[in-house]
Amino acid sequence: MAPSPTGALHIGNARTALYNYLLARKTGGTYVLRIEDTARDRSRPEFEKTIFDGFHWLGIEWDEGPEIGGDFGPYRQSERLDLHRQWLEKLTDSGRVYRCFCSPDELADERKRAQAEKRPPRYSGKCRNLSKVEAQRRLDAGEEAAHRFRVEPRTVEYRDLVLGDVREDAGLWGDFVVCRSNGDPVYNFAVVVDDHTMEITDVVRGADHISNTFRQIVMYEALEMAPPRFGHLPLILNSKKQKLSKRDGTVSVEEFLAQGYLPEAVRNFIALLGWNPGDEREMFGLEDLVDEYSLDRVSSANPIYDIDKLDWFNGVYIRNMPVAELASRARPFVESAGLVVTSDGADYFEQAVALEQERVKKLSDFGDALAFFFADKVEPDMKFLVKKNGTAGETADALQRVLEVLEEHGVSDVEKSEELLRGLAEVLGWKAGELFMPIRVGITGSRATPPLFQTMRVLGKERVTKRLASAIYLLLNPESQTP
RNA sequence: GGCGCAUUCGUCUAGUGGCCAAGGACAUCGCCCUCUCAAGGCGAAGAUCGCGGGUUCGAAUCCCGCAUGCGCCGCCA
Repeated sequence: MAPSPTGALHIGNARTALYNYLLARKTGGTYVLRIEDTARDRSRPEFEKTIFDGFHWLGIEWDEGPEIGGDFGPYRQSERLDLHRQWLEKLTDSGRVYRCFCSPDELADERKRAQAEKRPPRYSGKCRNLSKVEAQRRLDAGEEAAHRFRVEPRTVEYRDLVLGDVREDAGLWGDFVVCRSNGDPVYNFAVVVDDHTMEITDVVRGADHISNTFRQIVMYEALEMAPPRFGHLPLILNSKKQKLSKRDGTVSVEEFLAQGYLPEAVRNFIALLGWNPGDEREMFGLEDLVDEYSLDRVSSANPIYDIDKLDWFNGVYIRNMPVAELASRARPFVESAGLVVTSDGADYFEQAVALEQERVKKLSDFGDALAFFFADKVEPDMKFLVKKNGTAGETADALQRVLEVLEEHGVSDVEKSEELLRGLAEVLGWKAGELFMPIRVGITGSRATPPLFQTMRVLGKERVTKRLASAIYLLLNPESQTP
């Protein structure tokens, strides 16, 4: 895997990394991470960290690479320049590479003109036939020159691990730059040298690299190297069928983490984006994926990224998680929502989490879901506090009787509470729900909550009775709420 | 403009010539359960398999053309 540290780790890179990882584990191979940082102007060390963190979060670990080393280092492309130059020399000696004195401006103009005239924008070959003597003379005169690879017309073909047999006509390319005039190798050339010298056997990357691959194959041959196997994964698209970008909502691993997605859910989701096991199973842990994964079951069409399915996966993983673990994972989200969880309130917190567990899709949902458990007081909406088709006065009377019952019997026995209050509803001649809703709204401020009596038990007698009392007061003095 | 790759329900997909008048999952809708919300159960709707030609007794599956989408065509990666 060879990411560029030029931005956040987005879902496409993550998927590529995961597929690489799975392939390596499945085949008993070595998973190598190399940082592709030859774009000096865009590469930033801080992005490296973001990317590493993202991989670690997803459980994607590498056998060789930055942070851990290995026998084929260094693992940053920018630290391998000597090697690149060494192999460049070989190309120069064999005449496959020549110096090109065309300035970037000149080339840009040429390209623009070609585009305008609807011609393929390719290098004219202006410097192609400059003699070595002439080239040296200009170099000595202080002119800058890039190295260009001399392309001979032919058909290049290879068997792609995902796409099958593919081919391209090299006669259409034009000579391409392998080394900038400042001496830095260009990515496409550096990759060839690095993959070879690092003994890479399998390269799996995004489909946007397909045309690079053809050029790389030609370079491998010119350098008398055996190319690795290549596989290209179709690009993930947004709902408008365009290449996914930052503006398409939650697309980076950082954001997934921040929004309360679980790494196991994200992993499961992206694993199934373009791959399937051949049967109808959908839930896959990392180990299962390693067992089942194969590149030839990767689809060759572009998948569209749809977050609904990820939400569903996330909910499933949340529901299946032991409460204690869920509570500790949810905690940072609850705290950042401004709720204070004291250490002696850990048990209370866990019980509250347990009640919301099957109602929550993301860890960040706990902020809202748990708010009423931690609020000093709740602010019921009069509209829902009053009994349906009833009056504030009669609701207040009813809640007063509820309060008396609970004062006497407490709230710790869920079944007992239910039995008593159902009895009360009957005495009042109300349907159970007609009584329960005002209670619910009164003690939680919400119409959607976990089952009422379990909620009361967790809240405890003190909170419940206090909130009921204020609800009654509110019913009798509706003007008191008007802010 | 050239070249490459792709095209099955809204989305992810199963499907490799007869088992497909196309199966599963998410989303949607309905019913059940039920003190609300979820979860769960059951069910519905949803794809003339991009279009047009061929090959074949038979095609979503093979071939050709077209259309559309995506990618690449940088001294970016």
